[in-house]
Amino acid sequence: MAVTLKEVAERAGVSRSAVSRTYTDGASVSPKTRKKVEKAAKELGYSPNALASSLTTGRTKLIGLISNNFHNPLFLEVFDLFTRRLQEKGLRPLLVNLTDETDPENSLRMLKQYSVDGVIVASSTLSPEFAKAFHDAKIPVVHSFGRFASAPDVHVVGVDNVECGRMAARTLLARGYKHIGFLGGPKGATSTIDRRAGFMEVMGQAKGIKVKESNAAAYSFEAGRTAMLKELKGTHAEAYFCGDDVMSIGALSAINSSGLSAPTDIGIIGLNDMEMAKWENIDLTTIRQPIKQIVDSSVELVMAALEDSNRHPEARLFSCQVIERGTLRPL
Amino acid sequence: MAVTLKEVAERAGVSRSAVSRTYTDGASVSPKTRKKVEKAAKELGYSPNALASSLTTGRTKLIGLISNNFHNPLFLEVFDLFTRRLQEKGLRPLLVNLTDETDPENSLRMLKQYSVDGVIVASSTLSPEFAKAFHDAKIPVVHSFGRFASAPDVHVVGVDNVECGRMAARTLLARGYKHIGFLGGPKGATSTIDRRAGFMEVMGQAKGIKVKESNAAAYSFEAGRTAMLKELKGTHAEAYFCGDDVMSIGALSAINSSGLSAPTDIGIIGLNDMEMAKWENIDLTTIRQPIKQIVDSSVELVMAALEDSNRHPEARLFSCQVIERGTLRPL
DNA sequence: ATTCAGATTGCAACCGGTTGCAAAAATTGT
DNA sequence: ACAATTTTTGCAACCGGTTGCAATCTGAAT
Repeated sequence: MAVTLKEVAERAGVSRSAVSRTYTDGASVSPKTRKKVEKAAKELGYSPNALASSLTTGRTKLIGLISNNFHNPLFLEVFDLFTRRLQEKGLRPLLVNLTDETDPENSLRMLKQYSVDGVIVASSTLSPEFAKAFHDAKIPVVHSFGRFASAPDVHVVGVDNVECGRMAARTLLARGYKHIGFLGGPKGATSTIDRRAGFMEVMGQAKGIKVKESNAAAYSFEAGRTAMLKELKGTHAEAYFCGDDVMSIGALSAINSSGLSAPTDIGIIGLNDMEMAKWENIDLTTIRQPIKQIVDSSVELVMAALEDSNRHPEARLFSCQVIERGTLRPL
Repeated sequence: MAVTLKEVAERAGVSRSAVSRTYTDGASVSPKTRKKVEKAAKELGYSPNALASSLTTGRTKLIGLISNNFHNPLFLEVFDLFTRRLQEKGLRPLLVNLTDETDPENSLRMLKQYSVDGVIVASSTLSPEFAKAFHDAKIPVVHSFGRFASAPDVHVVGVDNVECGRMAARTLLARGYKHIGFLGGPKGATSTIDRRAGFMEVMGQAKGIKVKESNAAAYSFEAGRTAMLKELKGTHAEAYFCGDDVMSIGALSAINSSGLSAPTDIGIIGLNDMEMAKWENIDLTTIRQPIKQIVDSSVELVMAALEDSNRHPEARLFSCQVIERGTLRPL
């Protein structure tokens, strides 16, 4: 169907190798033959078959981009950044949606079949074991938004969620709240566990503070709303650290529809600083995760791992920052 | 690096063909050899290289998924649906982000290099010519959310945007609004043009109605907000048909921050019915596009086009439906 | 035991490229 | 003009599979 190397070679009156070399940089071709080849290629509309060449070079430039966060608007930003960055680097994202797949086996098998050069797991809710499965299969892998460990099994790029928890706690304490709630994301997620740990650590050291905690079923609007509605049925705290921004927005919705409002009746601080957080009708105080840096660094790291597949697993952390908006009372 | 056919064949004590046939269905292999092969394969951890096989079969099962809508939350839903559906059908999405790429040439070349079996263009703002470039290159293509035409150049799946415009107009008229605004999406987009046409057609037939119109720069929150702020500076209409939901939310934000509210002071009707539209703190009256059906149908159509590449270009339309929520005054 | 159709198997060529190697051509120095 | 280098070129084997074909095997029927 498509034009092949051979046809171009014939038309240009050169050998197949000559054509091949024209399209591999670093190869030795005289300007004269290169011209001939390029002319013939243009006339025929030839473009080299990347997959065929991957057979011999062992590189497909395909990167598996795996995620299970297809209901969190933050991840649209994440996908945008990843796809652009990968494209800039000449890599192609093969997108894998893990939403209803718990077992790594399937994805592993399929990504092996497509001989991806590497894999980026973009999720804060997938277990570290998931990423490890790729590592064990000798596929370079980076877990973006994954859990920090000082000696990780796989490359990890993200933030120190424990520190984020502390930061949220300090922010709430500094504003004089005395009755404070931790409204976490799904219980099993490492991000939830770590944020809670940091949060409780700081709270434990504070005097005269009452702390309560609960969890939402997912990092989603609905889950955040449901969890907050439940809070509002009992005696609620004065302010909450919510699992993430989309949950926060759900919580805010619950607050408003109960006739209350933030920050007057209840304070909310989220996490992520997704685009929506700064929308005027949301105006969420939150902790910013530097997602662009995380993405760029992940891509850089996966590329480095391609070069040296024995590279020692590395954890890259970026610092977060409180973004003051309108859902906490002022200092 | 990876285990190959040959190694499995040697270990199982059979020919390479036998191994190959074990993994291609419809091929003739005795239960006995199949057993041997499967045993050897399991021991070695073999999985066939899909790309190598694509070389002879001419099918990669790779589908280019092209979009430029990485700032519209609706498209996270769209990507979710597409990736899942494609996976269910054994196809793999190669995601292409067109955000800062206007020229089809580059994407075309790269998708040719990866010999994708077909392409899905998911966008209502890309010009029909874009999709046509693939068609001209003999790559099966479906334009999802594209413009309806009775004799389209390429397969199109979507809604009748002209009818959506009419539907919005009728809805607003039925609620007794007399001064009505069309706050369209980007002027060049076919979706904007068509929705406007239908809208104006109905308005033109109504008596005693004052109509005004303007456009936002993009289907985005910011653009919607900015456009509405501008409206509010002059004499605004009583109700607006906004380009889409995310623009509507931007517009609502502008309305609120001007001390007004919907539907009391201004009515808003959006389009899409994305997940956020039903969030309690948004509660947007809108026109639902059946995106799941559009996605499923697109995948089905691209698969059909794979089978028969001479298939005549077809347009598939799905009907929309007004979803009553709280941003228009009641009937 | 023999025949014969149908199922199974291996050989070898091919898919569209890449690459080590040795021969051929171009360049350099004298 | 000639030898020594350096560059460019084509050959042929290979990457990891598939597939048409002819040979072999199987089992049922005679």
